[in-house]
This record gives sequence, structure tokens and C-alpha cells, in this order.
Amino acid sequence: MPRAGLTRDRVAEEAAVMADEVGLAKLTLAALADRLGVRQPSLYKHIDSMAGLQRDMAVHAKRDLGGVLARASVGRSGADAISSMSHAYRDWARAHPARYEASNLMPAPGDVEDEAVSIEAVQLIADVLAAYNLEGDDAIDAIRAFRATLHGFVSLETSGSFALAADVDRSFDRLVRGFIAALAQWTGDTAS
Amino acid sequence: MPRAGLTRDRVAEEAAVMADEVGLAKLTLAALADRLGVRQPSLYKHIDSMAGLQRDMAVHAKRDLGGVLARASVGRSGADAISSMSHAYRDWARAHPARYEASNLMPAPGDVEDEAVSIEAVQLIADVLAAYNLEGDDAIDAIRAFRATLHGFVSLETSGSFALAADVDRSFDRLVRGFIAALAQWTGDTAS
DNA sequence: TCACTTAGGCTATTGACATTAGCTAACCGG
DNA sequence: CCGGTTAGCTAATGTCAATAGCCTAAGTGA
Repeated sequence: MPRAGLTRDRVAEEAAVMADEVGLAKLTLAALADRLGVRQPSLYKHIDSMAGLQRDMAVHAKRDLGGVLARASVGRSGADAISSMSHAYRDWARAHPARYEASNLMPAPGDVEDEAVSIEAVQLIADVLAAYNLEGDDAIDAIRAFRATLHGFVSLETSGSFALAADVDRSFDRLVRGFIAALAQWTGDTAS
Repeated sequence: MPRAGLTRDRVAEEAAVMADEVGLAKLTLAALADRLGVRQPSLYKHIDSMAGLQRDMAVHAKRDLGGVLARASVGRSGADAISSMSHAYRDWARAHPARYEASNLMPAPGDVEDEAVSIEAVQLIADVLAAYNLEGDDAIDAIRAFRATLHGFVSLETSGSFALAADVDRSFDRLVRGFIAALAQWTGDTAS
């Protein structure tokens, strides 16, 4: 019985590949074990449980997405950075739909590693909005709005909710421009 | 054995109540049957399958949400209607998180009832944006942007992704105002 | 009222899945 | 080369969704 040489990371990695193919909810340990050339219970030497595996996938996905977003915004600022990051976000999500889904799983309270990588991703967004000099709650509102805008579009798109033939790329571009426009008058909005 | 008097609608209704309590993914037929005072296999006299039950829940949820949105926008127009509909959307989703999740399930191709009620809901959004006189793809882009904005915020909120203490009501209000502001210059955006 | 049909319950069973227990063989530090 | 750790394994359990087949309460028509 030669060893398969699995590791926790390797298992999570293959699980992510497989989930992107069949859907996060339809990933089974039996199929995953099969693909790794191992019997199903053997996976438990590397994972705690199905939930634990999903947590591992979530951490990997958040790190991965964070890296992509960081690269997309380097050397840019303001509207340029926001636009670049937005498109990178959407492209990554479309290329890895199950990983994207996993990246939206909340860390369990006390899971410091997951919490850290989650915060880092949000911090990237905060950094890119920094050019607008928003303070306190204004900044938080803007970060939430940006996350909502991106997640909403990508989530609807990947779930197939945009039925009409109209160009989805164009719609996304429009949305991002709209957000940037709204951001320009952010602090003024309250006064209406 | 006295009859329990179940119907397809009654089952879907109770399933929705239960799902809102335990989460859509954690709803089991065993627990549902128990609650309805019936054995688990008996449910199959009223549903086709778990997927079929979820479809029924989706149809009910879409109709329900559609009604709420329609009532929220009656007698209003323009920014007023958009704002009112937005808050109604969020309030309904928070009150019924699993129903909300179900309402985002896509109809199976050829499921005319589900398709009809899905289109009706989107039509409500189109109607409320009609005051902005958008034509063709401009209108589609705006509808997609509105849906993305609302769904993104609500989805992140109900999944617990807004960790910070800052007032979420305020953030949502800000987002809606931002969308309305963006909409005012919608057709001009492309020209930049 | 009484036969007949329909349909909504039931028990028993299967098969997919996650998970645990306990065994064995491969690797690893001395 | 030896002893411990660990990554695999088989076997078994419990929880699901789902199917098959029975049984009888409820409606229906004369």
C-alpha cells in the first residue's frame, strides 16, 4: 500500500478544483477521495469534517482572491484602482465559482487564521477607497456599498440570474462607473 | 388513521417557516414531516422530491416578495419609489432569510409557473425605473445594477458579513441614495 | 345506504453520504 | 535496524432522501 502523499493543503486544493466543476454544495468526500486515489475515510487524516474542509477551502479562496485584488490595484489609485479591482474581482469569481462561494463563508468565532485572511481582503477594499478621504462611518458605508455592489452583481451573474441577451460585460462596466460616480458625491448624499 | 389534511401548498408553507428558522440548507424532510404530524415518506404524496419542494418554496417566495414590492411602490414614483421598494426588499429578506434565499433560485427551463413569477418580480423593478426614461440596453443595465445593489447588500447582511458595529441601516440608506444618484446620470456615464 | 374508486396515510427497504473505531504498513529519527 | 508516529485501510453506524407496496379513510354515483 504505497502512500498517496496527501496533505491538508493538497486536499483542500483538489477539493476546490472539483467544487468549481460540480458546485460547492455537490462536492462529496467519496468523489474527492476517489479523485485523490484514496479511500473515503482516509481523508479524515487530513480534514476534520466536511465543514472543516469547507473552512480550509474558504481560507485558500480568500487568500487567492486577496492576492488577485492586490495585484489589480498596485500602482493605481482612485477611480482607476476601483475599476481595475472590480474587474479583477468579477473575473476571478467567474473563473472559480465555487471558490468564490467559499470565499464568502464567515469565519467561525475564534478561528484566527480565517479571521485574519478575511480582514485582509476587506482591508484591500478599504485601501482602494482611501483616495476619497472618507472618515469613520462614511468610510464604512462606502466599503459596504462597494462590497455589496460587486458581490451582488457577481452573485446574480454566476447563478444565471441575468437571463436577457444584453451584454453582461457592459452592464458590469456601467455598474462600476455608477458606483464611482456615487462615491464622488458620497459625503454630500446625506444632506438631501 | 385520521388524515392530516396536507396539501402541496401547506407543505411548502410550513417548509418555508421551518427553513427560516434552521436555514434553507439544513431543512430535512424528516423534521418537516415531524412538524406536520406525519411520517417522512408521506410527504412524497405532496412533493416530488427535495428539489421539487425547494422549487415550490421558491415560487411562493417570489410571489410573496413580489407582492411586498408592489405594495411598497404603489402611489410613488422616481427616487421615492426606488427608495421605498429598496427598504421593503431588505426588510422582507431580513424577516425571511431562507425564503429570500429560495427566491433567488433560478426556474428550471420549461417551468412556466416559476418563470412567470420570476419575470413578474423583475418587471416590478423595471416599472419603478421607468421614470428615468431609459431605453433598450440602458434600461437593462439599470435593472441589473439595481438588482445587484439590493441583492449584494442583503446577501452580505444576512450572511453576517458586516462585522463592524457601524449602523447597518445607515449604510443601506447610503447605498440606496448612491444608486439613485448614479441613476440620475446613467446615460451620461458612458461618455467618460 | 352501499359499493367503488381515489388518494393520503403507513411500514419496510434501499442507497448515498458523513463520520468513527480499530487495524496495519509505511516512513522517520535515533 | 528499531520503535514510534502516522497515513492509509476495512468495517460499521447513523442520518438522509427516495421507492415499493400495503391499508384504509374519505369522497362519489347509483
